[in-house]
Amino acid sequence: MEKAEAHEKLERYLARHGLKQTRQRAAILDAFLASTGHITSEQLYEIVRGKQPDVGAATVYRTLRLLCEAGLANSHQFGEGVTLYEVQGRHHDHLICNDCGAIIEFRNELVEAEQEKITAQHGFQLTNHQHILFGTCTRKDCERRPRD
Amino acid sequence: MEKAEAHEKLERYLARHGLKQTRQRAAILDAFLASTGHITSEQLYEIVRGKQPDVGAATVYRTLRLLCEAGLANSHQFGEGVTLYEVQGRHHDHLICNDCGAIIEFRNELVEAEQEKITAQHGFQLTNHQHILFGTCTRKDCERRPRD
DNA sequence: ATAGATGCAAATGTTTTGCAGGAAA
DNA sequence: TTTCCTGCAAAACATTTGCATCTAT
Repeated sequence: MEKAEAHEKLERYLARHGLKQTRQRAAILDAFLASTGHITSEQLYEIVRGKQPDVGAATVYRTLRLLCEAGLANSHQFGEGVTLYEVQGRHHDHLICNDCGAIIEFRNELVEAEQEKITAQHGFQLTNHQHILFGTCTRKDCERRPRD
Repeated sequence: MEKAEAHEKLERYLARHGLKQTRQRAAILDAFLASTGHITSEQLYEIVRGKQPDVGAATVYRTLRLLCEAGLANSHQFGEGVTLYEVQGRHHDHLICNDCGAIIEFRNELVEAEQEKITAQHGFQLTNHQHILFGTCTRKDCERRPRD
């Protein structure tokens, strides 16, 4: 997603919902778009803070949720008690190593298509999904925990 | 998974790791096996407490993590800040309604097979996965939030 | 002028941990 | 009799919320 395009999309969402454009929201969106892969609220807060020291952590949390509602971000819970966000439109699924924690991204059209069928069968309309495969990787330098 | 089989499996795991069998672990496993669908630590704690009022919440948290490591349980984070557990071997994936929160279970062999291929392609050995489809259901009584 | 947004600090909710006493090996 | 477990309370942690103040509209 283009930077300008994203800002326009947010603008439209704000207008449609009677919300306001603010310096903070623009700055947070900018920093978010500049991120690659996954980012937490905390991490994004640190980055934004570098440019605008007066921004509060709560605003970053609030804005990231707003971005999800506006369709600009997606959130994931990989099971460590933290919420990870990624830019919408850079869709892919995840393959995670149980031992070293490496996260590999993949995209499989066959599965994507099947998901549509499954949801339709249950009378649902698919909006988004989360598909995570956990396994053990075979990299030599994998920081593996002793296996059982 | 049979009750006896599960207890044996736990026993083996404990022995192999130099851990001990305790009254609490047995009681928690029993209560867990008797559950259907998904359960939180908190909920399981309430149940166990009914039979053994002296069991602490921390022990339930600790034991549930142990059961996951022993391959008797699986954990999920559906995004509400709580960890849900389910009995391993009753495997299925999930379809969740964004509006009413309904959780529907499904199982699709085509997807299951494809997962093996994907992991193999990346030099991984698949151990488990999490596959959640989010959408809007069409039940008339769906407690829907006002749609945009 | 008014509805919303912000920053701060306090509150929340779940899960983890330190520790002293208790139980299994 | 040593090692591991337990319950309790306190701590940790990410996230949310109340509120007085500011800002976009």
